[in-house]
Amino acid sequence: MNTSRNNKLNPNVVGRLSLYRRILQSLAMEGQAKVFSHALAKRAGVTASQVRRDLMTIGYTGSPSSGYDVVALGEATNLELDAPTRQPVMLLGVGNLGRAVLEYFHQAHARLEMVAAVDVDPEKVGRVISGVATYSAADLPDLIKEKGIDVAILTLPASRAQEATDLIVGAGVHSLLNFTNVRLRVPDGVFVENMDIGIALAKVAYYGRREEGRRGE
Amino acid sequence: MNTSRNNKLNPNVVGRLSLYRRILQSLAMEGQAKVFSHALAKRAGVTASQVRRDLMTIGYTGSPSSGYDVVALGEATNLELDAPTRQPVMLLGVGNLGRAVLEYFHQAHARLEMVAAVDVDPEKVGRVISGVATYSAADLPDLIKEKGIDVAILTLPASRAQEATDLIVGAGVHSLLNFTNVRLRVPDGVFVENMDIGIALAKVAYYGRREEGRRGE
DNA sequence: GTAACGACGTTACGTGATTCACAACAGTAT
DNA sequence: ATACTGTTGTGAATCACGTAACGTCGTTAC
Ligand SMILES: NC(=O)c1ccc[n+]([C@@H]2O[C@H](COP(=O)([O-])OP(=O)(O)OC[C@H]3O[C@@H](n4cnc5c(N)ncnc54)[C@H](O)[C@@H]3O)[C@@H](O)[C@H]2O)c1
Ligand SMILES: NC(=O)c1ccc[n+]([C@@H]2O[C@H](COP(=O)([O-])OP(=O)(O)OC[C@H]3O[C@@H](n4cnc5c(N)ncnc54)[C@H](O)[C@@H]3O)[C@@H](O)[C@H]2O)c1
Repeated sequence: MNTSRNNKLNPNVVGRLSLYRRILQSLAMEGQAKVFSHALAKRAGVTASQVRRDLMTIGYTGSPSSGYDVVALGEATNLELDAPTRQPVMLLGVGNLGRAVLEYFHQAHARLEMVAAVDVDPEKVGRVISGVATYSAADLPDLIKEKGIDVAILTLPASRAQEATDLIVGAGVHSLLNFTNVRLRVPDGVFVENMDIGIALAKVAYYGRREEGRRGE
Repeated sequence: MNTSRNNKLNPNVVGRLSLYRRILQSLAMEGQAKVFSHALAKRAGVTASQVRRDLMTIGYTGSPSSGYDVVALGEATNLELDAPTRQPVMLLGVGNLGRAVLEYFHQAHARLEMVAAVDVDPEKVGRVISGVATYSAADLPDLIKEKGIDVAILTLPASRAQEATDLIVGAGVHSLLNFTNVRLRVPDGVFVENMDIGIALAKVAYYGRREEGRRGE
């Protein structure tokens, strides 16, 4: 709900930088060596001003004649966004969504490393799912301390989300990606990013409505 | 990228109203008849002012003594958010994520009805997955017109997202929930909600970093 | 050689969203 | 009855964020 203790960038900027980085990787693949703020902006769906301003906040500087160096800027964003070391992550709730996310982690771009999945279902505990070992929820605090986990992904039933959060935050986790539809109560200094699919659906439903007095097209 | 033609509420407000509605449903389950803005705000993770302001925009009014009527306010938000009729939705790309979303639609809260899934994989086409018939991508324009689909969910590979978008937008879809990591180019009047899991991961990774000079706790 | 151009970095500005603050008011207690 | 409490509805103030604008400077054209 509130941004964390000592990171200077705000979440919107972090999000856009991550987006720029992804685009820069594509450009590098395409063999582009340089890029102008306008081109980057177009691909990212923002204004050129926004791009320049964001790059200013990380102190990267380009050239008025040739723009930004694709590789160098990519590395600059990596430096800003990525931890100097691997970051262990855990996932709670190996259901439909949890499995999809685990699968997605195979092509992990960031420096995040999925080190543990947790479930209460005895069918799942002990098995290796999508390359990740699954543990019992009872082992949570030990697991977190042992592996030094700071980040967790919540894909468990909404009814269990708050208690699980209390448990893992107590054990040291302080950054959460929350896929459940509850708003978690967390102490100051703990970062929560909500991916609320229900709300996203409400929005597309709302704007998908075709009113009777439809003008245009 | 831009809000649609004739809906008066803006996306943030729609999102919060949807959140309030969900909370009101919980409260109703718990047998609460009335609720104050503070209580609603606490559960939603916003300020009480924000709640009152949002309710003002939909014209619902409570009582200074007893607050808001849980049921009546719930119905007021339904009236504002829901289409008067069922809204047919389609999903493109029945992969890991697509299946999870289809499964999720079984407990569909909103007035959205999943009427078709689309894939290019011949293994999937023609089968019924999570209660939804799967069609070939070749049938897309017919499908959209025939079923009157205005809303689509994109869970197909990023490399195919733009072309698929062009196709379905051309056929009349004008509200998209985009799970891929590309920023779609769409004409004015088409609403796109991005659920970018990669960016969400970048954020939790960033704020999960524990800096060397860690103060507090 | 010099003028014109175009993109960058940065500051200033505008806009929209959120929060503040308070008058009005229903209920309650005395 | 009257004073008090606590909450609503809402105009005003604030805040955050994105956008525009502009000075600077390398490059290019002539
Ligand atoms: N599937 C989707 O597309 C989707 C969409 C929107 C929201 N969500 C939300 O994501 C969450 C998970 O959805 P799902 O479809 O994967 O549900 P699911 O029921 O398939 O999976 C939930 C998993 O969590 C496990 N679990 C239960 N209690 C647990 C605990 N205390 N600790 C650890 N694991 C526990 C269960 O055993 C199960 O494996 C839900 O909150 C749901 O509302 C899912
Ligand atoms: N799985 C996740 O947790 C996750 C996380 C972040 C982003 N994503 C994104 O979501 C998208 C889907 O992810 P996934 O893991 O489900 O991938 P997936 O490969 O499991 O599924 C993709 C599906 O789309 C189908 N498809 C391919 N081309 C198509 C077309 N033109 N029209 C219709 N369907 C087509 C494929 O046959 C396949 O079934 C990807 O863009 C991915 O980057 C997924």
